Parts: sequence; structure tokens; C-alpha cells
Amino acid sequence: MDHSPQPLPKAKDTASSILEAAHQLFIEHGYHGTSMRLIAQEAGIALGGIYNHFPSKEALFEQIFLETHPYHEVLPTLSEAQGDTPEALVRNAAQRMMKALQARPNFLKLMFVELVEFKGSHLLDLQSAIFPQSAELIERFMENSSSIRPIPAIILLRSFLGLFISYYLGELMLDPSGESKFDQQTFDQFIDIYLHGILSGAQE
Amino acid sequence: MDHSPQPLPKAKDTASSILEAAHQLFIEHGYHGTSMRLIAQEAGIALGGIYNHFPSKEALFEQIFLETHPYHEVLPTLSEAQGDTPEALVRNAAQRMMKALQARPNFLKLMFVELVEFKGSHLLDLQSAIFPQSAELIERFMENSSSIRPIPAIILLRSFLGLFISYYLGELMLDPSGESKFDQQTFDQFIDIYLHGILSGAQE
DNA sequence: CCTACCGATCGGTAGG
DNA sequence: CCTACCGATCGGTAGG
Repeated sequence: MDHSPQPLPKAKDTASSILEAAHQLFIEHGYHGTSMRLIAQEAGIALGGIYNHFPSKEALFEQIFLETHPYHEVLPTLSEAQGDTPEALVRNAAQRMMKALQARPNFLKLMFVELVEFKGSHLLDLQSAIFPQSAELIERFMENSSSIRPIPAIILLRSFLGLFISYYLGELMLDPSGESKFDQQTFDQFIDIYLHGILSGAQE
Repeated sequence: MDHSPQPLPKAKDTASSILEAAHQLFIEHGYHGTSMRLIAQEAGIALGGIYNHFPSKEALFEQIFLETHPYHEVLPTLSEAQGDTPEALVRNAAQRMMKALQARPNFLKLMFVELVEFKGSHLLDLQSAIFPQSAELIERFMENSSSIRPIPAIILLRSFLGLFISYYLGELMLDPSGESKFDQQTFDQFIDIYLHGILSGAQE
């Protein structure tokens, strides 16, 4: 048998196991509803072991929240969106976006925990990272788009992002287990309303 | 001095004080982040006193969640919405809706707590109360509305409700303190996109 | 409605 | 990385 120069590659190291366990538990039970003992148990180590890797429970949450925020994939993916018309561009962007978001199911629940249990105190770190890129994104979108109705860029962006939040929150309220499959047709209808809403009627 | 046949009308009785204190604290810190001792303190009684009025902490949350759900005002208020054209009707409905929602600021945070910390287990009680009325509402809206594009009623409703959630969540993320004033202009632009999105272009 | 208490559990740490 | 522990706090209750 051949053996690697390193110890047999364990699927994950301890720190990753802790992060993964905590991530899932924070989504399921919130921050104060999740104990460090349960995180340790799910990660397969003793309570004290967590503190060899993370200084506190809040540090654990903060790292998970910041690392799994979808903007890491969403912004690059939107930058690569393509389309000859604004409509094609929006549809392509929406499709890429949905794909990126599905890689982080239930992230919105982490955002809820952040907003309620931390009053959004970790959000400031994100805004400086997100704002410039998204401003650039919108600018690029609008300069190619004479057929877009005169709507402020920030409103275009918020409405666009709102589509995903509305869709996801609607699904969550109809089936709180959160395990409902993605309904492409319903989501397409959300996009249709948005597209029809921002395009001038000329081309239709 | 005249004295009523009942004890001088205290502003609120004990049960109301407890509900009000718990309501505010659940919004601020979530469910597991709020202790019964703190609720008692804010309500001005001792811990044990709560249990003369409510059997458990969860019963407290459930009652607050169900009683302050905005559907109590939103459905009747939407039923009374008026307008000669679909556009006027939607604008009138949106305005009434916003007014009703502002009477329950931060209810969305209670919904987040419900979704995360209770996995939506109290939502089922609501759906049976909400669904028939809103179905009727949509039906009435659509039969008068030949100028509405062919969009399923459920999508019309979800998109409409999504406007408020998107607007509110956007404000919450830009200013997590949650005390930002209502920005009528921004919200009107959300409505404009929606309206333009659901109306056939004929009349514009 | 309060006082005093219950067992259980919390986040975190010392020491090895 | 575990064992054993810290003081603090939790939801809830008995008794008056």
C-alpha cells in the first residue's frame, strides 16, 4: 500500500469540523439556542478542545457569518454575467445568482440570527467589502442599458436582491422545514415581473 | 374626586405589562437570548409572578407572535382598498399596508425568531386563518383587472408582499438599529417597479 | 404576587 | 485535546 508523506488525509481537520458543526447548529437553533457543548459533541471532540481553535463562541459565529456570506461568490459571478440585451443580462445574472445562493442554503437564517441576536453588529465589516464592487457592477449595467427606465441604481440593486429574498422567504414560510426544492417556474415569474418593471415598454 | 366603580384604571394590567416587556425583549435579543427574569424585571414584578399569567416562556412567545402578526390589520385593510384602475388600487393598497405595518415595527424580527428558533412551528396556526381571506382578496383584485398581465394570483400576492419585506430588510441591513425613519420615496420606487411589472403596457 | 429554592445547563478555564 | 471544575444563570415551582 502506498502511504502519503502526510498523515492519511482526514476529510476535515478539527477546526473545520468545529466550524461545520457550529454552522449547522446556528442555522437550526440560533446563537443562544446553540451550546458550545453541543457544538463540541457534533464536532467529535470535548468542550475544552474548541478553545484550542477559537477564543469564544461569538468569534465562532462571526467567522462563520463572514466566511459563508454569499457575496464572496455573488459579486464575482454577477461580474461575469453576459447578455446582448438588458433582459438577457438580467436573466443571466439571476440564474448565476440563484446558483451561487443554492451553494449556501439557509444562509438567510444566519442573517436573521445576525440581525436579531447580534443587532447586525457584524454587518459593518461587510459593507465596505461589498459596496464598491456592487456600485461598479450597477454602473456597468446601466451604461449599456438605454432601454432601462429611469430608476436610481441603488433601487435597481435593492429590488433585484429583494427578488431572491422574497422568493426564499416565501418558500420558507410555506414550508418552514427549509428543505423544499427550488421551484424554477415560480422564481422565473418573480424575475419576469421585475424585468417588465424596469424595462421601458418599447421593445415589447 | 370621582372614583370609578372599579379600581383606578391602571394604564395596563399585569398580564399586559408582561406581554409588552416580553415582546420588546424578544425583538431585541431573540427567544433564547431573553430570560424570564429579565422579562419579569421589565414588567415590574418578580419572576414567579409571570407564572400566574402564563404557563411557560414558549406560551408567552406564541401568544405575542400570533397576536401581533400584522395579518390582523393587513387583511381587513386590504379589503377596503379602493381605486378606479388597478394601478390606483395597488397604490392605495400599498399605502394602507405600509400604514398597518408601521403599527408593528420590527414584527419581521419576531418572524425571524419564529423561523430560526422555533423552525416555524407556530406558523401553521396562521396559515388556515390567512389563506382563505387572501385568496378571496386576490380573486376580487383580478376580476376587475383586465389590464393585468397574465400572472398567477399567488405570484402576484407573493411579489406584492415581497416588496414590503425587501424594502424593510434592506433598510434593516443598511441601518441595523432598526430605527431608521420610513423613506417614502424609496418605497414608492419599489412600488413603481412592481406596478410597471404587472401591468400590460397598454395604458402608459 | 413574592421569596426562596430546585436541578440543569451555560460559557469558559486550569492543569495536565 | 481531555478531565474536571468555576461562578453564573437558566426555566420553573413550592409554599405562603
